[in-house]
Amino acid sequence: MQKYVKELKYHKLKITPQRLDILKFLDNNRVHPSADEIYQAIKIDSPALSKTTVYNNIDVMVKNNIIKSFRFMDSNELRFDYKTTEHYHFICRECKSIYDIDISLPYFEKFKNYKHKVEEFYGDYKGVCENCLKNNSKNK
Amino acid sequence: MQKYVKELKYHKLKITPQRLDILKFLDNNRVHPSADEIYQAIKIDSPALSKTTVYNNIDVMVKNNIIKSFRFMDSNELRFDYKTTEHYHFICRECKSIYDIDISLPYFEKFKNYKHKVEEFYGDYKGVCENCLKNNSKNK
DNA sequence: TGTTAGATTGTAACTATTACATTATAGTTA
DNA sequence: TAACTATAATGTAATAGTTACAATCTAACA
Ligand SMILES: [Mn+2]
Ligand SMILES: [Mn+2]
Ligand SMILES: [Zn+2]
Ligand SMILES: [Zn+2]
Repeated sequence: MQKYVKELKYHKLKITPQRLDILKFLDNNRVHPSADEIYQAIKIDSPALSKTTVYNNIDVMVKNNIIKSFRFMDSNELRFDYKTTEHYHFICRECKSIYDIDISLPYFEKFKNYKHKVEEFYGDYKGVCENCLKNNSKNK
Repeated sequence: MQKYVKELKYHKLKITPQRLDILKFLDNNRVHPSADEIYQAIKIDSPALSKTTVYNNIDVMVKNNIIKSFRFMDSNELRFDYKTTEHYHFICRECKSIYDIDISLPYFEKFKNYKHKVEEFYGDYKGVCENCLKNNSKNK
């Protein structure tokens, strides 16, 4: 818990139980949950929690680079990640699980002398995950 | 116009004025418009158009691979593209223009023997476009 | 030309998110 | 420790984009 307090203090953000709950939940549940999933999970032990608080804190933490937000190509809801270092995502079209892809790709090298100045890259992959491949022969 | 009729016929879709309008608009305006932008533009000459029709037809055309849909990481609205061949997008953080990036990248080769079966890739780039670089020295 | 499956329309509902006003509290100060 | 104040939490209402639905219409075909 001290880890989260330290992180918030570093960014000059007030330490509130709600913020600690959100950080703890994201850290312990690396499934890239949506705002509502975070809200529903925390509400079990802290029924007074407001969804607005979840949104507010998610915003401020994303702005401070404590957590990361992203969105899948075919989904309309934002998802959140405790991990802020460069990585990509793989979503399984069968079970909808989201996996981290830590392979680094040479995205920017290609654009050294490109007409536009490329600063950021966002990418994600889709397919069938190893579990679904194992359980369902039709995906082979 | 015959081009669009042919395309719709090939997919066994009825030829309606609304469908032809949407296809023609997307073909002649390669700016990756949103559903509402398509609607607003066509409504000028065809005021009876319903937004539901735009959504319905966009859906059916995406499903038939006549047009492509995508979404930018920080936007909540879908955008549409007449071009369905593999390509990526670059969005300018200054003027918000969206450019096609036709450079092919070796995304899938990396995953030949990967634990998950990778089938699709989606990616987009962000930065400052050549026009904004020219017009604004602070971006250099 | 009549028939009908599928398309169009307008309205209402829905989902994710944001705005806003009120109340509460974390962190600071006396 | 008590008081103060800037910031945070809460609940409600508003918004944006999209989808559901029922009534009406029309493209395609016999
Ligand atoms: Mn991740
Ligand atoms: Mn494009
Ligand atoms: Zn799976
Ligand atoms: Zn620009």
